[in-house]
Amino acid sequence: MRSSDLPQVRALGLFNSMGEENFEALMQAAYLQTFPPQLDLVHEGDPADFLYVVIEGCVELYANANRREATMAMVHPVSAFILAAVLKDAVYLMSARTRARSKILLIPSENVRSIFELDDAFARAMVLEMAGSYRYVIKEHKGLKLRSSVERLANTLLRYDHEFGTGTGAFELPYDKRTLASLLGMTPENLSRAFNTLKPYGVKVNGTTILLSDSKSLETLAKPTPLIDNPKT
Amino acid sequence: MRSSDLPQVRALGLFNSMGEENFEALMQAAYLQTFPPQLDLVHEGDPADFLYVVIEGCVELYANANRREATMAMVHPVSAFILAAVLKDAVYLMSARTRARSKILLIPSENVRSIFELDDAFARAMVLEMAGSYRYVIKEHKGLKLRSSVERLANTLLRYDHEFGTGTGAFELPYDKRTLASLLGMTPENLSRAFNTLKPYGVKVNGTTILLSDSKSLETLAKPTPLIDNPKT
DNA sequence: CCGCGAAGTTGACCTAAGTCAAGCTTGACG
DNA sequence: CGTCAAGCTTGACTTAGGTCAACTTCGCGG
Repeated sequence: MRSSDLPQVRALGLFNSMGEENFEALMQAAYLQTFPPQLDLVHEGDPADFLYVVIEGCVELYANANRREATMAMVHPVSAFILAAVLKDAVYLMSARTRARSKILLIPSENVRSIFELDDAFARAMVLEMAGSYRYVIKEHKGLKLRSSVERLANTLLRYDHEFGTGTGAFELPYDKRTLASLLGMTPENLSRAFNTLKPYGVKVNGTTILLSDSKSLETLAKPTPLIDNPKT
Repeated sequence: MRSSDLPQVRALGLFNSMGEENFEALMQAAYLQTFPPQLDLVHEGDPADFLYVVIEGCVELYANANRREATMAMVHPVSAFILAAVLKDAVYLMSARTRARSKILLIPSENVRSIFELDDAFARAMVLEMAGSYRYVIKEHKGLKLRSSVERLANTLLRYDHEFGTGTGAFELPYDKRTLASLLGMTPENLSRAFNTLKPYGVKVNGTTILLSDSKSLETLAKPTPLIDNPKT
């Protein structure tokens, strides 16, 4: 792999505490590849052959059943995905596809597992990474069970304003609306209507540009709580 | 704690590989208590002071928001819960209450974290435990996003037949119906109706006793998949 | 500058599931 | 034994959200 990408990977929580020689061994075994958009990387049910790290671009995790499809999460640089399947030497529970031209690091599962056995710091970093992922899904699950689709949208907009914008109320949606709809567990049509219901709360939509002109009132509707909406805790 | 309970705890995946002296240190710091049913053990938002291990009885994990409540999971002996919060030294994302008279082991978070730093085998066991919990929630989330309530019930019945029964089609529901309803993400009324829609598929309900007289036809409706329904993988 | 196709929107309609209220069943207790 | 309360079921109704089809918008290639 290109040496200019190494520091970014090394800086990841997962890799920044492990021994230098083990890190190098992992990287030796790894492949760095650039993929076009909309390319399927893994399919749910397949054995977990690689651990993936998104270096550039964007990856969608999704799942199918009953001829339906649901977006489960979007993965942004720089972070790893499907760690659990690799560790348990199990099949992937989710499929993954690129959503933009993406530079991706593939580390063979066997190497990940053998370094995991070898390097104690790496093993501990894994625990914290897994704990973070676990809490992320718990929060998603709570949102889906406890909130209406309008509430989910309202809270997501408030969060995106800080995550992808400047916190001032003006930002760009990071995904197209059908993806956002699936991520929020609703149809594109219903997302459209949900945006309309939020108009009286100061939500202005122009294509992919969002303007929250009255965050206060949007918050009274959304009732955000760190126990669902705070991505850090 | 009583020495007769020690072997069960030691036998847990989380604890069976760690060093003897570290295990003893953990147990020294721990409290073993018996709680009556319906007692709140932890409340979401509280700092994670203890790691809990259910030795006997049953514990419900649940969450509140918007004046709604949702059952997130049921914890049976012998297993630990809310590991992630303890490791990250964060607040609990879920509340927990006993659902039966329960014997529970409480290990102070600080002790868990210090032994985690000290004992490499314990750290590795944590990773696998976290990976298992992560995959459990992912499966729950997929079920909720991709299936109707009748399908969720049908698949749950098929699973319970193996998990709590003998796989022959006759078994007892492990929880009362309102709890089951909340776990499945529906109202008690709707659960009642869902049982009725399953009648033509050979599902007989008598109080808490279930009889699946035509598993084949129930399966054609449920369309179970290991990627959602297999608790092991 | 035109035309095409994909994404998004809107409206009409339908269906799954929630709500509310009334009954039923069961089991604990006097 | 009777009765009281909790859990469950049923029915009537409402509502959130899905579905289907038509229409609009917008970006892009010819």
